[in-house]
Amino acid sequence: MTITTVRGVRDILPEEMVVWHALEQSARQIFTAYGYREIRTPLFEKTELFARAVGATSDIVEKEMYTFSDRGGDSLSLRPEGTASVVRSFIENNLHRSLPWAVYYMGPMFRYERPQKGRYRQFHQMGCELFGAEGPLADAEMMAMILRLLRTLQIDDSLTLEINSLGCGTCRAPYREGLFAFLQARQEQLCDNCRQRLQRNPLRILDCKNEGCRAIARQAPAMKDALCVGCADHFSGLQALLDGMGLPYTVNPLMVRGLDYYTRTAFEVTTTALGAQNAVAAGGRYDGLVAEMGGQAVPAIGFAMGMERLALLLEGKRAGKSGQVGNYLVAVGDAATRQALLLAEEWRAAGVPLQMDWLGGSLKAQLRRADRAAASQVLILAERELAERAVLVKDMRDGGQRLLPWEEVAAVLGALR
RNA sequence: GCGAAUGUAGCUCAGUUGGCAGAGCCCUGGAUUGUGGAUCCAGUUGUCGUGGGUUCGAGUCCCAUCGUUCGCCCCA
Repeated sequence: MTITTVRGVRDILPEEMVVWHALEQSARQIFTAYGYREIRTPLFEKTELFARAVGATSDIVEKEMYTFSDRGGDSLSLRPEGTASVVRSFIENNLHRSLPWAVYYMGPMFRYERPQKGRYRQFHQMGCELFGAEGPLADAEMMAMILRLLRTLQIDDSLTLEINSLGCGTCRAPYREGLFAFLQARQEQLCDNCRQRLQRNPLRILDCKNEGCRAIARQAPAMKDALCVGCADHFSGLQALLDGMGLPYTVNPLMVRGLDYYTRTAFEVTTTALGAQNAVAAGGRYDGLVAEMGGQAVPAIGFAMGMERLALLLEGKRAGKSGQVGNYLVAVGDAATRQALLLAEEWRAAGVPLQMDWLGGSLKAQLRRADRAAASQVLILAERELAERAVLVKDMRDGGQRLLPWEEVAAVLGALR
């Protein structure tokens, strides 16, 4: 029996990396341009970190984490998301003394979920976290940055930006109680799922997809009417800034995020092109989390994007040429092959990018491989060229060729670099 | 965790009421003994996902199991 991958994980083969590189390069460039610097945190942490940051009763922590004991007996977990680790790092390194602090990350995350298109057990996210900025300026600019990235990648059609305010510690608790009372009175009309949610997290009933629940949700008291003055100002301030920038968005009063730590602004970029896995980017403000985790009270905001989903959107757009080599060296015969290895090293040292044909064989076979590797020029070294201390340079586009003495190769082809 | 579809060559797929396992693409060689792509010719492609069962006989029918996909749930 051959060994295969674990369920829900997969290889990203070289052909697909073209898309991933485009994704990563655009993101790095744009995040950097906005003032974010990269951070890399460990792929696993103490389980308690995620339990406290993400929320012990959240689905992620309750049933989706890869948790194990190490040999010392500590309970560790593979990271299911990126924010918890960044917050831990912020506190651990006393970075409240260097505010504002803005970082981006990209890398694998792990959740034990039923795999589907655009949803894997090891998946990749990239995201940003900004610490120290309290006003709606940070929120608006972050959304603009996300939309700029999506526009740069040319996948901004079929996407919508939705925003909502979830309130803060002072106004959410009373709202939650009022909502609970309202929903409890209509328990009979809720779906099975929502009846269970009622006790654990009544807010989540607001974005249930069931028609009956949606009807009730529309009549339920709205968070926006329950916001305290500070939260209401923040939310209207954000909308004014978005309007001012001309960014298209819709307010979705029923949007609730799955993670417990969000306060005030929550936002989501969704697509209609990926079926059930419609969230492409999502984030929000988490003004209380740093203090909750034992740090100074520092406001913060962040988001994450699902890279597999972005890659799926990109694949549909691009032809996807796999990497191309510039120069391809072909040698025929033992003596020529030995000489070719020496010359190739010499020319590379002089700055000529050069791939050798690794398999050898007939000139015909090697040229065929050069063509498949998308080489633009082939350097041919066989008996005749060996005798003349030259290579035959063949242009693979127009088929033209010329003889080039060895000592001129670096000067002529190195100029490309 | 629940519901449904699906699994045949490296890839995309066909395979009739149960009767010799197929096509296209790809790959290799030749037509062209030092020249890729286009064309033509020839050739290699297989534990039919896996394990049981029914049958003279199973890719086809039945059961189980694993993977994938779609929906629910959840989320990026």
